[in-house]
Amino acid sequence: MYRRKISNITISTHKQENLYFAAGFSENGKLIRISHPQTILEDAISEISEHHPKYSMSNENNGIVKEIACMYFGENIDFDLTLLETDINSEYETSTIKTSFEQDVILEVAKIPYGTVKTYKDIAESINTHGYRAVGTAVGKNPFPIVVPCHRVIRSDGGLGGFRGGIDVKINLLTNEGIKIKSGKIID
DNA sequence: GATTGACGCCGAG
DNA sequence: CTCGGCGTCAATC
Repeated sequence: MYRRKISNITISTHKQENLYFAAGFSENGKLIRISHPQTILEDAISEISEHHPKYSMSNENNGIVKEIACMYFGENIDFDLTLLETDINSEYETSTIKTSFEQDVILEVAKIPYGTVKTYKDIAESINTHGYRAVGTAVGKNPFPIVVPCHRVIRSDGGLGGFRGGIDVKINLLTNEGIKIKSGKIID
């Protein structure tokens, strides 16, 4: 059904406070994937190269990666979302946004404001489905962690839910935004 | 088909 | 409080 498009990408990195961040950019300059913060540079790069084996390193987009790092540390940056490749019909591979359902979920999560949270159920209702679990699965495929704030999506019972980069990263992100957590639950 | 998810809800202990 | 069972739906085998 789908072919793996082998297009050249570039990877840019940034180090901040002993954490490495990496991001992949397609030939048209759009972001196609962001790594989670890693303590080892190679791990950050691998998160991108696993999905896009044909890559070369470049520093032309280091500034954008730096912005992402700042967002991780709690800065409320008005990131330019048009930089994200979210078009499922693009000639450039996005690798984990392949269906319109996944696209709907990612675009809905992208709207969650800084310092607030929504539940998987909220997201499901916004896109008119009862497939709560399917929403969770799609959120888990978010290729743009931090920028598309999947860390702001929690369970209806106040539980944190999961996070691909490790639950500790989700906790850090939320607390940096001023959200209070006590024994694994969000406090209203 | 059957299974598996970063889920949600309700009811029984 | 925890657990199990069922609802629900997209992706994957």
